[in-house]
Amino acid sequence: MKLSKRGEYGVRAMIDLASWEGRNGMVQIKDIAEREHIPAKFLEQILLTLKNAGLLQSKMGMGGGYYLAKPADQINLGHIVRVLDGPLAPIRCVSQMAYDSCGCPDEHACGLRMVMNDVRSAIADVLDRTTLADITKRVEMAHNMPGDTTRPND
Amino acid sequence: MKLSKRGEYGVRAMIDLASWEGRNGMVQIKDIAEREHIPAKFLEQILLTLKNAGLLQSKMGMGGGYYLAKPADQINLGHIVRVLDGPLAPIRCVSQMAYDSCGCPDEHACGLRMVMNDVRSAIADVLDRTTLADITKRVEMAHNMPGDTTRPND
DNA sequence: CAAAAAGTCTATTAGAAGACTAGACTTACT
DNA sequence: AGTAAGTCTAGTCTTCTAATAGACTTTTTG
Repeated sequence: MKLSKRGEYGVRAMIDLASWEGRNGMVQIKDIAEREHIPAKFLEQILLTLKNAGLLQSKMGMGGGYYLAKPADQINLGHIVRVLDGPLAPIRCVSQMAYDSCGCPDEHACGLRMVMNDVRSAIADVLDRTTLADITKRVEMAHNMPGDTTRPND
Repeated sequence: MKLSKRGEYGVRAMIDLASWEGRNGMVQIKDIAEREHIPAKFLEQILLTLKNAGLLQSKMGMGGGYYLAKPADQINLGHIVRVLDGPLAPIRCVSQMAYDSCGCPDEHACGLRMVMNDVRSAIADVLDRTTLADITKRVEMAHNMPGDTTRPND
């Protein structure tokens, strides 16, 4: 149930990009890499993937850089994570993106599949409902008022 | 966001074991392996791990086998998955089992962490609430009444 | 037009993790 | 004793991850 470094870096970078929305919005790879502590060459690949998926746009040459392809409130985390880490489903037989039979005799009566379908829905619910705009808003709120909004659970 | 084969096989095996609760309850590795299409030697390791975690008990020698250490309604999937696949948290900085700083300057105001904490809760909610007894019940119901209770989503 | 500053693209790699496989050993029943 | 179970340790093969390297293209600007 893990997010890869690719996924982690990608989301961090997108959040970073979103925080520059409005005031110019054009940001260079190496600046993101520095701020977010991400290896620049690795980030380069990630942003390119995100661009090819239609989530980012870019401009070459001096004064160029990356920027969000759509307003931050129209980009959700589910999309980003799927592009970088593949399907959200914990098991292929409950994935639409990449369905594959798990080989059990009767999928319709497979207990594992029922639960994993619930898990998939739970994950997608959170990730597909959360936009980059939601996140920047929450981060701002956390800066203004201390008091922990998140705590480790598992 | 994927369940490993270890995790998958382990949960399948536990559901299989749970379905024999009551009527004797003692089941051999090779029988589970056959029914669930799991490589027997691999399953052997998995069941041993589950035993050492206190979820299974076993008896050696003729007529021996494995059986649930507790009633099926007192074993939840979260426990099984954590034993076999580690923490449910998508990222270590929201895990209690295996917390580790992600190195961001201010965890309290980290956007990624906020969302991943929500995801962790969502997953744990499903998995910790679902017991083996719930699953065998659902499987029985699916056998009695056709009509798909699960469908691929992602 | 040349130089510099950006992104683009392809390939390679070291190491870790995942998914088994092998085989010797222990315990318990008949 | 013999056989049918589980126990334990180690090894292997493959795939994936997380990076790194380097050549190439586009755009701006002096």
